[in-house]
Amino acid sequence: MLFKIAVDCIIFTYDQQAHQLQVLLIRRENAPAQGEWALPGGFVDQLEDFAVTAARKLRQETGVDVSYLEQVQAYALTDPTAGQRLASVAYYALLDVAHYAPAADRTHYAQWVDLAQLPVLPFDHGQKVQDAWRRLQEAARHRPVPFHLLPRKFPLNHLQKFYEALYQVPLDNRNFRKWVKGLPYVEALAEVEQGVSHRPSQLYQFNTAAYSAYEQITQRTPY
Amino acid sequence: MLFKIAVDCIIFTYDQQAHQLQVLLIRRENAPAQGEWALPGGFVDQLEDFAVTAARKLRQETGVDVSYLEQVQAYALTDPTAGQRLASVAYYALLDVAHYAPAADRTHYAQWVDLAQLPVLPFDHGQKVQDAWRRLQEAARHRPVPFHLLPRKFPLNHLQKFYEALYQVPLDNRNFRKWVKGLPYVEALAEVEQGVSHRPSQLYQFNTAAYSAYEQITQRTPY
DNA sequence: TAGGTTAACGTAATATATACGCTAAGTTTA
DNA sequence: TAAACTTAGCGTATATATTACGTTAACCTA
Repeated sequence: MLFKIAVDCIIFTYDQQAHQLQVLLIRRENAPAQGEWALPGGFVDQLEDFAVTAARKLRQETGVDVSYLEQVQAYALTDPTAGQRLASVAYYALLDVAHYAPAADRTHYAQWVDLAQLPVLPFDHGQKVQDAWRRLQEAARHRPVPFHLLPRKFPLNHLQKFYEALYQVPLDNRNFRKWVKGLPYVEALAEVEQGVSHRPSQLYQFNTAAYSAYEQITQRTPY
Repeated sequence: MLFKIAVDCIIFTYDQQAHQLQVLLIRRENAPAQGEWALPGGFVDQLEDFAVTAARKLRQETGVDVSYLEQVQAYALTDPTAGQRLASVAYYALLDVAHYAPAADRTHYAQWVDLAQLPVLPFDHGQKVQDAWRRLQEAARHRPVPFHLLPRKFPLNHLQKFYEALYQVPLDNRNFRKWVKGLPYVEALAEVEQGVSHRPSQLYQFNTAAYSAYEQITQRTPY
């Protein structure tokens, strides 16, 4: 039994204005579900790892390389409308919103949509977004996820807002600050925010080398 | 481009005598890699969810239902020897060793093998076992994994040995005991071990209802 | 200058994790 | 039958993380 295999991509970004995680949706040009908003992707048409296919599709769609790409899982389409056997592999990716925005004249075809206000998506795309989000939440406990979605230099407040959006919980700013200060890979800069209408905050940045060192000593016990 | 899709199954069990996690390997009957030890599985030949396919293959292989089945991930075979396009989806499962042991006359075809002493496996099966193990370790932090692999009634010592095998670290028996006592879903019984050549231990069992209640209040914060 | 807003520092209480001493209750062996 | 051995099981002290919340400082706007 033979299958066509599609890759579906959940591309996350973080909107600093709205303090919201967003997902890139495109309007489908072909049937089925023609004209509806759905996840970008396409059929696997090269002999290569699925991750490579996903990265290629994303580059074609956005024109830039995503900075983080992980598989969510594979899905069998149990109800294929055509006689065609279909399977799909979902990937989630991170893309700094500053690096890609749909062209103004293309907002009808590609758009960032708030995770909290997703429309109903065709096929199992809704499920895939939820699964990907869950995976992203887990990944962020072990990996430097936020730094892919924030500008290189950022105030602690922005980092906190990001976590609040990711986990959908309010965080205490004093405890959050304390926690971050304990992370050796987030380093303070001798710079402050510009052009804000309140006391400007000190800026911080991610230190890759310090992270690598830290990662190795983070071996959790079973309980 | 069309693909054949295989499911590969990593079936874990726990050997109480050896204090070792084990994986079920079968001897391949067909080429490629004919005669070598490899993961059980087979091609997807029905229009159904991959998990259903995996469960079915496992039932055929072992004659029993596994108690836990989760997808690891999908893999593209980047180097298919035949012109055939191949993809595979790996699943890991848990099976109490007491419920299934290869028949004595079939040990040449199916065998439990210690995780710590796996032979070199063909294709990417070695990688898949490692990935599955990692996933199992993660799952055990959030789900009642050990209780699928231990007898219904067990002494705390056996539970500790299981965790030591899963994470490959020694644990302090006093602290471990304290930790378990804090888990509302592991309940003490009014029974003790039989036939051991030392002081018999009190027996414990998993309480499903208590676990469900506990699970809901276990909402971890971001940090 | 007053009021609003966020930054930034701090303290106390609680919970969790880690290290390790010790006694108890069985079995085995001499 | 007593001594030696093995694992069960209890407890205490210390360090580390988490949580709650009070307070002042710095900058903006009106």
